[in-house]
Amino acid sequence: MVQAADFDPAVSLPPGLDPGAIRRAIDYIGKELTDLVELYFEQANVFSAVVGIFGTKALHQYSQFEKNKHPDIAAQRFPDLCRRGRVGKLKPNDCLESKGSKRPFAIQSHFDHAGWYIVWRYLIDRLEQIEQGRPVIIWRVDVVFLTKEDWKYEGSKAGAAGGGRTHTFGVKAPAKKLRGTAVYKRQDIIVKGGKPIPVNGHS
DNA sequence: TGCGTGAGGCTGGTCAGAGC
DNA sequence: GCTCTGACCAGCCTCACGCA
Repeated sequence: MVQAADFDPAVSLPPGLDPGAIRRAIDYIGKELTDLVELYFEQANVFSAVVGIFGTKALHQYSQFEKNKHPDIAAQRFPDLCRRGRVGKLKPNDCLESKGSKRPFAIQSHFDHAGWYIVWRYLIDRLEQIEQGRPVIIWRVDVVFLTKEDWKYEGSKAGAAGGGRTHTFGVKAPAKKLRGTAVYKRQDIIVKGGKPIPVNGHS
């Protein structure tokens, strides 16, 4: 259940996005992902992308932001959403990127574009101990405006000889940067051991 | 203990060039 | 012209280690 007391009215939001829209979006994401939670256990790494996608859908529905009109850009590049009615070249202030993450602080991306970012921090409560009928809990929502300078490049050593992931960008000192940006934070969830857990429970 | 950083892992989509 | 293939782009994750 999304509680009004869990919202922080002091957090700056982009014009066209209000706490009411975020509240409805959290509810929408929680409901829609209930049927998809099995996906998390099949392939956890794609589930965060799904959370971000449903965040985009919800904000398209409930806020003054709309999905990017270019399907390929909306699906893969920046931004997911732009302010309704904007045409031509988008300014950073008109861009909103929706991201889902299990991690309490980090934001990772493959680009370093300036704009608004909304991060849906979620946890999986398979036994539904936190909330009956809700295996996916959005426990915090960060809304932050990031500039190019906020990102740092994290290179890749992937190559013919083997190796890992493609290069990424990460937000510098994310915990510091995200201080005061949590427009929604459940009081019954705390971060312990680098993971979100119920106040009176254990993960 | 909390947090930052880096490395290695997964997935799917688009696009351009090569070959038929 | 069509199909196949590889490079590249884009979305994340976990884990280990170091530092405060």
